[in-house]
Parts: sequence; C-alpha cells; structure tokens
Amino acid sequence: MAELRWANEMLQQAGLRITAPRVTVLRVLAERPHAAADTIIGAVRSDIGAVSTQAVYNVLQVCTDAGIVRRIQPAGSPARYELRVRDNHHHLVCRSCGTVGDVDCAAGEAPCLEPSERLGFDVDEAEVVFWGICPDCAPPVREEETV
Amino acid sequence: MAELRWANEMLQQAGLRITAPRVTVLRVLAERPHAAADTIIGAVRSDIGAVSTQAVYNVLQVCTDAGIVRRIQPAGSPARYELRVRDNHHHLVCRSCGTVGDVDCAAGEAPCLEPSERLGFDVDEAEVVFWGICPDCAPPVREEETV
DNA sequence: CCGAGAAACTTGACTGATTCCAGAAATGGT
DNA sequence: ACCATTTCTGGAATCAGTCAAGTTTCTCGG
Repeated sequence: MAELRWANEMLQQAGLRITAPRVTVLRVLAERPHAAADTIIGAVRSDIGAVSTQAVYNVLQVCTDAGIVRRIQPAGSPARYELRVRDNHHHLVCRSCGTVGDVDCAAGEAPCLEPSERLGFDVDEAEVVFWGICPDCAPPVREEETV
Repeated sequence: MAELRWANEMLQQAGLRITAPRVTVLRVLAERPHAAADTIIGAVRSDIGAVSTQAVYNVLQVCTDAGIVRRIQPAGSPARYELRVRDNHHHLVCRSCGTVGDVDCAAGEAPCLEPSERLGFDVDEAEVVFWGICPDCAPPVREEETV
C-alpha cells in the first residue's frame, strides 16, 4: 500500500491534516480528472461510506486554497477539479457533453499570454478554454465521406 | 429619435420580433457592457417600468442564440452580457471586484489560438480570460471591503 | 494517560442565479 | 382588424453551493 501514500504526503506537504475524506477525495481526483463535486461525492461515498456533502466541499475548498487542487469552471457546467496544478495548462471543453480534456500550454510559464492592452490591470494568469465538439459527440459521419 | 433605432434594426436583421423589453435590453447593454442579468433587469425597469425577470432572461437567451449578444461567464461571477459579438475579442477580469474589460484579440480570426494537442476535438473557439487586479482594486489603496 | 483547544465533520436551513410552467397579452402577416 | 404565433407574467422549482451551529476527532502539553 506504500504507493497509495502519495495522497497523505501531498496533504502533509501542504500543511493539512490527513483525514479519510481528504485522502479519498485526492485519490478520486487522481482517477477521474476534471470530476465535478457531484461525481466526487459519489465516488468518495462508494469508497469509504458515508461522508457529508459539505465535507467534500470543504476538502475541495481547502485543497484548492492550499494549491494542491485546481478548480475549473467552464461556462454552463458545475465546477470541476483536477490535481494537475503546477503546470499552467489549458482545457478543451465539449460544447455538447461538457467533457474536459487537458492541453499543455504552448507558451510555458504563467501568464503564458499577454493581453494586447492591459487597461491598468495587474495580470497574473491567462486562462484559455478551447471550445469544440469531442469525438464522442461528433456528428455521425460515415467514414467513406471524408469530404 | 432615428439614432435610437439601431436596436430595432439589430432585432429585425436577426429575425426577432421587436418588443419593448428586447429593445431596452439592447440599449442597456450598449450603455453598460458586461452587465450581469441583475443589473440589466434593474436598468430595464427604471427605463420602461415593470418587466418580469423571466422576460429579461428570455431576451438575453434569444439574443444570444441569434448571435447579437454574447454571454460571458467568468468563474465566480454571474453571467455577463455584451453586444460586441462579431470580433472574437477576449476579457480581463478583476479577481477582486469582478470588473470586466475588453482586450482585442491579437491573433485575428477565431479560433485565434490552436491547442497544442486536439484530442480528437473539433475546436471552433479559443476563449481567453486574463485574470488580475484592476486599477481600482490595486494594493496601495486601503482595503475597504466592497465584496 | 488525560484534558483543553483547535480542526474537521454532520446536519439542515438557506441563498443566488437561473429555469420551468401555464395562462394572459402583444406582435405582425393577411 | 383578425388570428395564429410568439412573447410576457407570476410563481414555483431547481441546481450548485454556502452558512451556521453543534458534535466528533485529533493533537499536544502536562
């Protein structure tokens, strides 16, 4: 079970207490990147039994604040969470089903882009969301018809 | 009043019926770009009297669908609406007060950026949000909570 | 080993933003 | 002006998430 201890270490290094809900949330996120709170709650419950909804929201909140979890909120979908947090990568979101995919940031460090005008803002991050249709939602075209 | 008729024309060209709520919502948006539904409802009411909340939401919905209004939904803030819709420009959002500013897209046509990997998605838009602190919320000023 | 204080969890009410619904009113083509 | 269609009204309902109060659990000094 030593290989399952990474979650404990993540929490420890972030200065957070190690508790069953926390460890489980992190493990769930490792398995299902971009899961919504809803999904996470379900997975945590089927993993360790009863856990309050609030507890999971608390865990997500403290982990996000501690910088070990990243929250993404694509328009029209509930918040999603992921563990990839160091690299400032971006996301592909399906307009039809909401599926989220990761794309590496082409430009390296944050903010990876510069606004053309700054309007006096002190910009620290450029968040990029690529909108499109995922392979599963693609219109049913026959393979022969490759226009 | 001929110069106030642009709203009617916009609706007409979009194939939408001309009604007081619609015309007023468009005028409000012209004056206050990036307004939230809340703000729009207030402004419409002080303009033409009683209008149901639902009516405004309907107007925003049909206009967005018709492509004459654009909806933006920065994380942690209610949806905002704007009339700039042809050019695919981007936004600056203040982490503190939520103020939104426009920035022209440096790269021209949509999608102005290309994801480094496509994962099979058919990408049609790259949405960029620059996060930062606006001049009004900049540090040197004393922290007078207005959240 | 014990107890105090802090941190985390549970429960349940509550909020804000938005949508759904059914009926009444307004719009625009003939 | 008439009528079918579209839009607006009012109110209930939903969804995602937050708040607050009370209880349990952990951690650490004595």
